[in-house]
Amino acid sequence: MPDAPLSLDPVQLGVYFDLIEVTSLLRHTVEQQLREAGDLSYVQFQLLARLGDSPTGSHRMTDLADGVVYSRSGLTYQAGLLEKAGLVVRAPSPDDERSITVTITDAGRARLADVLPGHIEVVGGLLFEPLSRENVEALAGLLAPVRDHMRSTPPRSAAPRRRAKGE
Amino acid sequence: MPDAPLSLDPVQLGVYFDLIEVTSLLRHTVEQQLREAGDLSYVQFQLLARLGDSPTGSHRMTDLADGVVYSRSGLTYQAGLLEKAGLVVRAPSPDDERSITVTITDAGRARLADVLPGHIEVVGGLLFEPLSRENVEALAGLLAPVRDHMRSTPPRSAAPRRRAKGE
DNA sequence: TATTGTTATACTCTATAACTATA
DNA sequence: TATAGTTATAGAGTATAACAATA
Repeated sequence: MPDAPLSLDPVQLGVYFDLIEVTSLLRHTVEQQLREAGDLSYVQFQLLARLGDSPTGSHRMTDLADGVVYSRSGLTYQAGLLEKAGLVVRAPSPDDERSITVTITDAGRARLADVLPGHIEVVGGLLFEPLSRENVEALAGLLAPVRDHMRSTPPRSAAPRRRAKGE
Repeated sequence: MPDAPLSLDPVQLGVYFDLIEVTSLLRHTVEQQLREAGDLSYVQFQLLARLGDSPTGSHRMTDLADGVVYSRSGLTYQAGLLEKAGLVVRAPSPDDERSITVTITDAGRARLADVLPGHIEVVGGLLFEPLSRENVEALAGLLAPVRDHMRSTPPRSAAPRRRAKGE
């Protein structure tokens, strides 16, 4: 049961540090670009992008929350901002009266279009410039299993202990 | 001059998305662990870890800021919190009277020791569990050039345009 | 004049808990 | 009873600009 390694070897440590450093820089740069080009936070961009990708341009609040935001109220807050800005619309779902369907507006798609070229430019120039096509494919092959593993791992790993009474 | 690609191919897009998803999940989980195990934010942990790694247990404020925090005032804020908690000490530098030397205390090292096992456990279980030794080495080889490239790339890539007048 | 660091301030974001309404 | 979403609220973090002090 090698579920909880007691240490990381130097190579693992290096990978972990590099991963954090690289994504921090990337994210920070991308956030600036999104803010300047379209007055969007990264989370807002992610939400818009998800809606824009959907065939219907819509998603339920709950579906949007998964993976983008970690609390319901956080999503309500962000959806409220997007709606106030006219980039999305919220309406009760037809089938389930409890649900809210969020739909991207034309203005939302336009904003996305405003922001995307610069976004691609930053990601391409910062992340992919030093990588060959083979490198990118290798990276894809390495990240996919990690991603799948994390998706299938409940957040329990965060708090393995301290779980005796009412929590 | 392939400096600003106009698009990302599907594999690149997948890598980018997976990278964001994986590190978001990892960071979120690690942040919970650090908060629960030692009442530390991730930034605070990074600062403590840097100081702990230093032979002298010290760094100048400016050196600490590089890579961990993106504004001077942010570092002052975090250093203030750490000092208030007794985990670091700030003192004027001997050589340069403008500089402040931050030093980790015994309590700081103890806090680090409190937190590290769980930290390693989370990172190992979440990031490295699905990766073989060869995988990790391959990943290291792919991330290193990206890291170096980002380090050597001034943040200019964030705002390529809009730079006519006084900004 | 440039650099180091602090302060004041304002703002964004996030999370918890209590609440409403529907399934 | 469980699920979907909102609200109120409080707290953590960040950044900008003005500032003081030293190089």
